[in-house]
Amino acid sequence: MQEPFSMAIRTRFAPSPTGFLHVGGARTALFCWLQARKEAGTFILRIEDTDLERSTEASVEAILQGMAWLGLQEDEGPYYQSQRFERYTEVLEQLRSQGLAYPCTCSKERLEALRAEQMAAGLKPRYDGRCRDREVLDEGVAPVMRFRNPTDGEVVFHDQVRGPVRFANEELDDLVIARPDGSPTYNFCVVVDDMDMEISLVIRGDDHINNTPRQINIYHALGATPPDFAHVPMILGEDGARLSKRHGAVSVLQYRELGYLPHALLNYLVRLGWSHGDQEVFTREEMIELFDIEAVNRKAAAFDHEKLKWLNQHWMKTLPPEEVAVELQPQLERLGLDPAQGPPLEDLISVQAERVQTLVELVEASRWCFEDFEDFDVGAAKKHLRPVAAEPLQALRERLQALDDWTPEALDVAVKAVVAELEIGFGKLAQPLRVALTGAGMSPSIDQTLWLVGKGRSLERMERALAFIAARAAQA
RNA sequence: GUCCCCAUCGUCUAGAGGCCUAGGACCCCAGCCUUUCACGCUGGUAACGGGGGUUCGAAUCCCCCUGGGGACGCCA
Repeated sequence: MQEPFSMAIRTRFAPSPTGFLHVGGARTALFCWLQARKEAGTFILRIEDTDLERSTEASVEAILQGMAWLGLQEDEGPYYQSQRFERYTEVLEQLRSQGLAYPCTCSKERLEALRAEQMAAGLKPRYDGRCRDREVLDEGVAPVMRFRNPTDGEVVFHDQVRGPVRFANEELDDLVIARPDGSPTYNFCVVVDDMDMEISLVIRGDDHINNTPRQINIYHALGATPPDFAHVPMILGEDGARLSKRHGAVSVLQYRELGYLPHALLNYLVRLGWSHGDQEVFTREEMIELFDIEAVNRKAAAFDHEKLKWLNQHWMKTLPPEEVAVELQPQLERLGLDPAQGPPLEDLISVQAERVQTLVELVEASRWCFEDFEDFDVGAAKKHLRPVAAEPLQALRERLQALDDWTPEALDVAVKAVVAELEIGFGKLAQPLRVALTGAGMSPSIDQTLWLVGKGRSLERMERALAFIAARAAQA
């Protein structure tokens, strides 16, 4: 429990670099970050790479990149457990000298057999403590170190999302805290680190809830006060099953590639398991102000891409275009278009954002702004590039040629003037023009389309469409 | 198998005994707007898993069942 005079909170996000940063981890990181920001505390990033076998440099990079992309900036770190082995060894010695840890030479085979036996007998598999008080250990076997867990009583703690939690020590066993080569294991390192780094609130996935009583016992053995805990529920796949590689994009960086805005993902994630009345849309500032870890649900939530898309569109429309452009530019390049060959990205975003849900869709719906199209869409050309369209197109082309003020407003006036002059319906000019400019029958409003294509290119493309109509007429 | 947790529309959620003929959002459907595509607007379909209690009264409290999830590593 927090003392009234205690210092500002310190939270940490502690991923293990055995893969990329997935959405579940990202949400945990977000919650840690938000709670720290909200209480003017400190957010710490720690890489849990004690398992040297499975940790990779590439994963560390991916996690750091993911965090950076989301804008979850740490105040301290990143710390690496692999660089703290000396400290763990020191604490290990301390425990051992106090008799709170002991060496164990039980073979993996024996342990496996024991487990199988217990399961068969309808019991919960636990270490039976054979080496706990043994004077003489087996020869020639490098021992692991086990923590001497209390055998009776119970561990009680108040979880900020789960409420009161209690575990009987009888359910626990003497866990391994160091491998035969002396390298420490997770449950031990976490405690030493959280203690040394003075973490005051541990926010993590609820798959760790069962580790908590063991860790609390280690805190006590070390004479330290455990931090507060908050175990947040997991995120499920769209089918309600546990999220895995099978459910499509799981890495945060894959969402970037799919064309999502980091803020849209954050907004989506913050609403998973947490809410503030009926509010769906949150700015960064609102999240910080309104978020409260104690208001988080206890129920696992399924990930819904449709809602993410809706939020993504919302933020593409809402965020300052310059900000969206930062994400759009690399997408254009990645998809083979040269940003220099098209309109200013801010202009493009301002007209296209409401027509697409991702940046990838935005790029695909805007190719005509950056490069000439090969052929007219057959259906659209057949329907709209007919002889009857020649006169309006020609009339507009002449008018536009003389137009210097190439703005949506002026273009709209020009188009309407031609329509009025020829006494035709707006669509009689707009649709053929649309096909002429983009090659297809779908695009933003016609004035905006002209605007984005630009004067030189618009005149060229109208000329091309006129030639197409003429050729077609000659053929008939 | 053992221990722990969870349970409101398809999905995310509001709801902390009467304000609930259960609200919002995404999705879906219909209409309006309209030069295409969209946006927007209006309306609609759709839920308290089941059974027992407690209470004048339960989505809200208790129990059982069912269903889902997690944990049980010399992984984190």
